[in-house]
Amino acid sequence: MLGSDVMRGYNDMLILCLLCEGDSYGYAISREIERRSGGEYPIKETTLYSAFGRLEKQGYIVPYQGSETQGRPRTYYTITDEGKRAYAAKCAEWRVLKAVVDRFAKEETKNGSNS
Amino acid sequence: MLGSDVMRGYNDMLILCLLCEGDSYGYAISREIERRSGGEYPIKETTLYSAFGRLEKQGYIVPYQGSETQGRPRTYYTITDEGKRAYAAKCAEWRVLKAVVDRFAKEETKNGSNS
DNA sequence: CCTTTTTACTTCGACTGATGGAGTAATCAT
DNA sequence: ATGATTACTCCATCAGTCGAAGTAAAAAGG
Repeated sequence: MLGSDVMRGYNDMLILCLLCEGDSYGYAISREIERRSGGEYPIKETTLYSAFGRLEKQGYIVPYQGSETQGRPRTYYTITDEGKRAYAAKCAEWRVLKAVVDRFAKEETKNGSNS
Repeated sequence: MLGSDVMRGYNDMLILCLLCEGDSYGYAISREIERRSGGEYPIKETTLYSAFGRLEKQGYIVPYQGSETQGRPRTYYTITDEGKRAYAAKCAEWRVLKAVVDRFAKEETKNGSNS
């Protein structure tokens, strides 16, 4: 299970990623993040909705009211071109981060190698 | 250049990693992190020293006064067994994080593929 | 029809860790 | 003696996450 400190800085990327695949709304995104992370990262609702506010303020996503529903009306979000660029930048930064942190991570201990 | 949000949660791991390789002190660790990250992550002094306080409080490292110096006396740190375990746990978490975030990251755009 | 469940989102106050800025302290080079 | 470099400390602030609680609308069930 992933702690929030390590995911911090990537919540925005996860959301933008899913919105690149099509418009969606909070509850569905929350479920999809949990599903796609294999249950390793059940994003908190407050984290998610505060991220929406941030992304909207930055012009990365735009909200609209959905009509169909199975409960309270949904607020859907569309990713903007600027949002797509921000997503690509985040992905590039992620590649750099992986390379850097890997230099400080030891290899996984393998069973059967010795001892 | 890596932002602090993405490194947050890994500062402790970087420090523990370097201390696994031998005792060291703030200034040297700071330089080594910058060097080993290829300049991508120049850790801030305040970030570093506040991390030392955290790690010490958690029993992961213990300080002692060094004798040799080329300036103000150094505070060296030794990693404890508990610190080594914490480092191993952090590395394991890092592997999980990589797998999870990769599921939300698009591939690097390759030149020459088409258009 | 009234209650409960599920869907869906909001608000609030607290906490952690990173930050900029300033300051302190000791040694070394000039 | 003066300044540069090494080495660390303190403080106030900020962003992002979190727990807890609450609101709102539609569906499900008796």
